[in-house]
Amino acid sequence: MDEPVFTGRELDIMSVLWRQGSGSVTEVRRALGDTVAYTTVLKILQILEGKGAVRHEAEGRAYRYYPLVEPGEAGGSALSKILEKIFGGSAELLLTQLVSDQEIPPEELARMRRLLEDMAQEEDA
Amino acid sequence: MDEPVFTGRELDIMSVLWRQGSGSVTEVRRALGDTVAYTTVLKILQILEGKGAVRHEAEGRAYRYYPLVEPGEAGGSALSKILEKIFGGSAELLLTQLVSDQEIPPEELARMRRLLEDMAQEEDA
DNA sequence: TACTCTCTACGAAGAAGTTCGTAGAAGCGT
DNA sequence: ACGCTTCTACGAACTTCTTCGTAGAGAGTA
Repeated sequence: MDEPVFTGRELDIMSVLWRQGSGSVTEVRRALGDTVAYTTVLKILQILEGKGAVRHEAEGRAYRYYPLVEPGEAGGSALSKILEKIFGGSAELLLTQLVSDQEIPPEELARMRRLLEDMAQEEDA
Repeated sequence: MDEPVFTGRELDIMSVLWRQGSGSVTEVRRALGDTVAYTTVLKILQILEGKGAVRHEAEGRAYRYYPLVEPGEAGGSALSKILEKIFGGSAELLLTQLVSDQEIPPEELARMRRLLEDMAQEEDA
């Protein structure tokens, strides 16, 4: 899959698979709070399989679905769209929005800082 | 508008208005590369107006549209959706993806680092 | 006035995404 | 074998988004 692009529901379901590592239809459905019909979840999983975003293995009589696309791949295209369309290409503005909106724990903030430092390190290496 | 959420086309058009500050139908259409019909652009602008995302003023016989929603507002909801659904709530992972995908100029990187430093400063103030 | 141009308004067709009912296969217990 | 339950497959209704054609208002020109 070149540039994975997911619709709303597809993303809901990929999200579950990323969190849980894998899931049967019933498991995915439960993770969504049993708000959608069983067959709806199945259908979307089949669509995702058609897109090459997941695969399945038989488990007893049922199927277990596994993500084939990494969060990073999906995140990359989603982020770059937002970056372009909303923040006019400025990663700085995007980051500003991120840290001002979210309550980020100090530890994580520290790691993020280190990440950027390492980044700059490589630059002038 | 509480949580602005835009469809694909709506976002395209908001993006133009954010970049240009305002736009007539013709201007917006041109910015999109004249790929969609005039009336389509108009229609979406009317939909956006219905949502309270833009307003218009008469300019001669035509209308000039102005964004009412800030990029930050739209960016906030878009980002938090991605953050949750794709990166499992980890701003660190999101940032990792951002900086590894995009080619960020050293200067901007420096400013981003400073941003996080200031952030940490406030923490233990 | 009549013709043309440029604009908005509106409606409806078309496309894409979502939802679920129904059917049928397969296993299990009696 | 029969009925009950659990599963996938499929089709079709429904909703949402997108697209554009057509109509009509208003300004300018001859």
